[in-house]
Amino acid sequence: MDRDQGERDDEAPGRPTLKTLAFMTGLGVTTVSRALKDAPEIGAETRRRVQLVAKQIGYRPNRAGVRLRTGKTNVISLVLNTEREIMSFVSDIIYGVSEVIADTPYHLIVTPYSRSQDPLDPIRYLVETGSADGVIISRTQPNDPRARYMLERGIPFATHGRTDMGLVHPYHDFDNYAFAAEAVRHLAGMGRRRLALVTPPVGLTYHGHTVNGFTDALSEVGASEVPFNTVSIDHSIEQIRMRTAQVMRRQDRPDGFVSSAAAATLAVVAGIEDAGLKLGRDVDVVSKQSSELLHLFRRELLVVNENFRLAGSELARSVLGWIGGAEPGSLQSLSLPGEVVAYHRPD
Amino acid sequence: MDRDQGERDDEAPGRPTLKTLAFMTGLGVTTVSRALKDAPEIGAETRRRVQLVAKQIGYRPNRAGVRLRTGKTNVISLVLNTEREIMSFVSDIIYGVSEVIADTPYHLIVTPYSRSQDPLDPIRYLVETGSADGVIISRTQPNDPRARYMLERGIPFATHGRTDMGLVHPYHDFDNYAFAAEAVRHLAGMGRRRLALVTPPVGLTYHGHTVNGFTDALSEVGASEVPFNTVSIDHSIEQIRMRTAQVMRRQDRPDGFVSSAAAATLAVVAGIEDAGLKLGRDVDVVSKQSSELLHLFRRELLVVNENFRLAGSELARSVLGWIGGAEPGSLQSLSLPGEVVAYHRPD
DNA sequence: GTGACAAGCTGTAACGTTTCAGTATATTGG
DNA sequence: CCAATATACTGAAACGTTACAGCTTGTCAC
Repeated sequence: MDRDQGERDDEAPGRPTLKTLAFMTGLGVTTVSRALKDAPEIGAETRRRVQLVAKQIGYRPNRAGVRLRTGKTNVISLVLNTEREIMSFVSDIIYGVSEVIADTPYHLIVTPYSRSQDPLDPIRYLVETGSADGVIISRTQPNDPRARYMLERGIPFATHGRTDMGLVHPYHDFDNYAFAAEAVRHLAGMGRRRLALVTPPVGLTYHGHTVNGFTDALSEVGASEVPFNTVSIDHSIEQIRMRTAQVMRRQDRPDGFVSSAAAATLAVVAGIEDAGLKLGRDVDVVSKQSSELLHLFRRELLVVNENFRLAGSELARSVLGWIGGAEPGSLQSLSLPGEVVAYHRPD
Repeated sequence: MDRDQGERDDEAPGRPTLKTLAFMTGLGVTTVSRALKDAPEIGAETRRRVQLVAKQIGYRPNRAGVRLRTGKTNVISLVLNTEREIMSFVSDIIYGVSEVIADTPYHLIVTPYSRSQDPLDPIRYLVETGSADGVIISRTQPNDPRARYMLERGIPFATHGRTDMGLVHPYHDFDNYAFAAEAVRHLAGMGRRRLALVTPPVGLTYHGHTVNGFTDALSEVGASEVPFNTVSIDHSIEQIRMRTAQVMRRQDRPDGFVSSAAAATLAVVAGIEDAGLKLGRDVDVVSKQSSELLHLFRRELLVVNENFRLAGSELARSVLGWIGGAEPGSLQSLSLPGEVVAYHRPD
């Protein structure tokens, strides 16, 4: 009827809003809002018209407006430990997540926490302030307080690594049991019989998986374990190196290593060489890596690749799926390790 | 959505708002709002009282409310190339930024763009949608359209690396001229006289700096350059490796390399060894690195450290400073390279 | 006693969005 | 012709915050 609000409408040079669209189309803001989301009670022609104009003038909904009204933030938070995260993990997982949310309205915020803090702190902050619609966490524990907390509050999340609490939630994990077992079998196949394991950080779920795969395969192939559990991949390069050198100077030294991370592997190799031994002759090492660098380091190294970018994508897909109403139980994935790969000289 | 409980006037079990505080203190929301920001027209006692209650019940301003009303997002965006960024750069710079914004209301969002896109795209998006109060960009060019664009729109930003457009803006940079020059001097001091440079990506500002430092020092010490400009650190490991092997098989091969990135250095060393030559005997390599790994790789490597975490902190400080009203010209910093460091065996 | 003024507080409006509760018109059935 | 119903649209209110323009008091000069 009286759409003639008249000339008093601001010739806003700023960003177009629903009001702008309403003015341009001669409709009410409500109609415009509904037309843009394909509501059925808007006429087909009107709908097309509004959407056309919106596209033409490059309308983008104001995030603050939506967020204030609906509580939806359109934000996914990636929670990271500032000291202990594997370097390539950070980079790759961010890109993996980015890939997936690229054509969605979602933004990715990085929420860091430091060694000194309770890992629950950043989660509490996110939940209490309602800063994200979904959360991705790493360094998952069998009984993870963060997962429990978010499950209680009903906030969608996905974990990198599994929990073991009898609770169901989305996750993505690399099959570290299979990795460790395969590594042992490979070493055994090369005649190695006394194996040491450079474990993941104690307390994380995949520590257990890795250890189990390792020991199960050991007994399967009839090899034995050389205890090496005073360090993990969380320890410093220097600590791992020293400990390796130490164990390699004993006469009951290992003739094979399985290492859960590339950086630790560098330290192990350095330690081996500190003890005057030679990789490939006195000892073999199978290592996980997330970028193709270990073969450049020492061509004798045996590697298994873990794709963190894929992990990021899967985790993002899971969280978005949960936000979108899918069953958490259907948003779990496990990535199987490839073969142990040895170096082939390009020629 | 479902309506919550009917009796929701001020007994709201949800997050406290200004209204909650107003009710609890018996004041108006305006007064509460002003009291929380230490406005002078609020009585000292009232101010203290309000702040006490706010702290007690854990009041946190609603970001969407603030953002809608004021346009302030309290967001810093870090814009990254998903394909070409150095891996440790991503991880370290994020942590550096995080450190600085940890006790501010700011959140960090990561805005990625891919190879195929115009680098200006993500910037345009951020500016047009008003998604951030400040932006950090890397891979800076002498004449950088992104910096120009943001300068025109008056949006605070900082660049990792300098521009050369006669325009003033905050930046943080590593002195790559000094690095390259020092590397050349060091190699010359070891008797190396035919040097090759593994350059930064052509087109980026620090490519020029590095090349200049390299050539200036060459003539200073009277050494000569072996052209190696068909690859840069942006090229794949395989490409750099092949090209290195190629050049090392010629009889006028270099006896020294200066490398601008650790990953490229791995490739160079592999190429050297492909050609049947030995690092430290036939050729020496000085490389930049951002994490302490190269010495583990080959102890003969000579390294100069670049601290990306520091860069992240500086960049964050700069952007926040500009947002806070400081002079852009006062927010520039240059990080000087340390000495070239050779490996010392721990014993 | 009056007017001026400051101190301290308050209500209203607005930011852009979605939801609720309509309204106006056309269509149908009887 | 009337009522019932469906279709297509609309204004007002609300989310939480801040800015603006007020409103009370009390004090002080004269």
